[in-house]
Amino acid sequence: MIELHRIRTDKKAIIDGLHKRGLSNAEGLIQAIYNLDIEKRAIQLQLDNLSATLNKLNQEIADVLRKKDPAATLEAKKEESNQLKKKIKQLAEKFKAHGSDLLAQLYTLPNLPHESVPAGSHADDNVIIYQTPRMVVKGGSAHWDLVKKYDLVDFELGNKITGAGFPVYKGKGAKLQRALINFFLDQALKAGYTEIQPPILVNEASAYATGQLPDKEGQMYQIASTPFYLIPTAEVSITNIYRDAIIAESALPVKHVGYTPCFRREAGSWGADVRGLNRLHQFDKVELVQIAHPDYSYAKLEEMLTYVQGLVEQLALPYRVLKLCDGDLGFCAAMTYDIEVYAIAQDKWLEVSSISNFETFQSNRLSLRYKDKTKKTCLLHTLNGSGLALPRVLAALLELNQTPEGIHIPKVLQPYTGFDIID
RNA sequence: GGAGGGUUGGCAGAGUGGUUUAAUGCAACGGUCUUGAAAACCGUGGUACUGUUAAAAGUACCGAGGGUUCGAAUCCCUCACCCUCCUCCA
Repeated sequence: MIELHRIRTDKKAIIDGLHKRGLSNAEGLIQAIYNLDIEKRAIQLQLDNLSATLNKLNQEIADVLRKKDPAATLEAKKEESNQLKKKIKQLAEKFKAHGSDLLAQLYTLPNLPHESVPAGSHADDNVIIYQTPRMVVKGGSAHWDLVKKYDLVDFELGNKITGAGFPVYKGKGAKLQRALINFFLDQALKAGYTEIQPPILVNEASAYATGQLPDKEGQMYQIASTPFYLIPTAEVSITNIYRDAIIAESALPVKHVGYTPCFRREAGSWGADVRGLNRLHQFDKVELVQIAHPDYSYAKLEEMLTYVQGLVEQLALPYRVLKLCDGDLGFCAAMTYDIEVYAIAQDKWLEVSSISNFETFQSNRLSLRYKDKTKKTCLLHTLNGSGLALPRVLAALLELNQTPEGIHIPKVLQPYTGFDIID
């Protein structure tokens, strides 16, 4: 959520930032919030003054009673208090309405892009900042054929048990995926991340705090019996550990890694992109979360990017790094790098990681702060990145490493799989 | 699922209708003393909002939301969470 004081003090910069993201009506939206804020403060001033008067009046009543004065003035004061209370109640309702209105409007605004984010309105405008030098030549069977041939993933079974997009991993397919999870977790531990196993259902407050609500309500699965949501990413649960928290500066940066299943309705997705493991309703992901001091959060973003590149390189997958343009940024992000691996048989780039700095966008909703040297409480920066999303890595690995004899397992995974070939 | 007890500042813990602007203790921070430290003593106290050049000052917050009352941490209702016992269970 954009900080209100920035709208008060630097309206133009906010409007410009939103324009970059393609919000053509930014000016109207911001002006409405600006006006609402002024009105709200005027109401608060009145309200506070009336409350102060009421408090004094009640004290006077107490004094009258204590002195056991003839209570001639008592009823009059009570009546006055009642009148005042009526006024306060009306005003308080107006104040509350303004507050929730203001919040609702602020909630709908996406984050502002960092100044270094490339201009653009479509995914085509994203900038490729790195690509594996020696490009493999496309060819071979697509992974959806390979998993059938070697009985690694069964989509039909998933259809039967749940529905489309909920595959069943079997035998060496299941073992390979588990090997990847453990490999990713171990690598993260080595890089100084602390492992978390969070709940995969979250309440409404959590979903608001990290920005899934109200923006992506339709993309999450809801529980019918309870107002809970299945997490679309571990980021939601892990970041919410720090909701309503003040962290000591000495404890920064906070670095967490967590493995969870992720659930996405993917409403509106269709076509060839959803084939096989490319896009699922349930998938596994190892997620990295960092909470960093504002002064060096961008250094942490680069650190995370380098770290995730290291993972893909150890798996010997061809990949590229994109810096997302203004128009393709996620709702909460100020800057995002995507890492895409090349699926050789499909001849497609598959996004396996998205690494973002949210700056204060989430911490403002979370109320996640630290105390600076002058003891002032300030918002922290939150970051996250996938490290990595499992099914697409699996798909790319299978397609890349297929041979007539079988599918070879990358060296770094063999200690985890216990086998070096799927045949 | 059933019954009972609870939720107060960083922590512990008093407080059952009006000097509670929440006692007291611990921890913390600042100071005095000291060569330095400890101890002792003195002082400061959270969060958010409004307000101001800066202050001052004001308002709200005792799990959340509502209600009763001139006045609620305190009484009533709803909900969440925690503890104990019973039941069930990986």
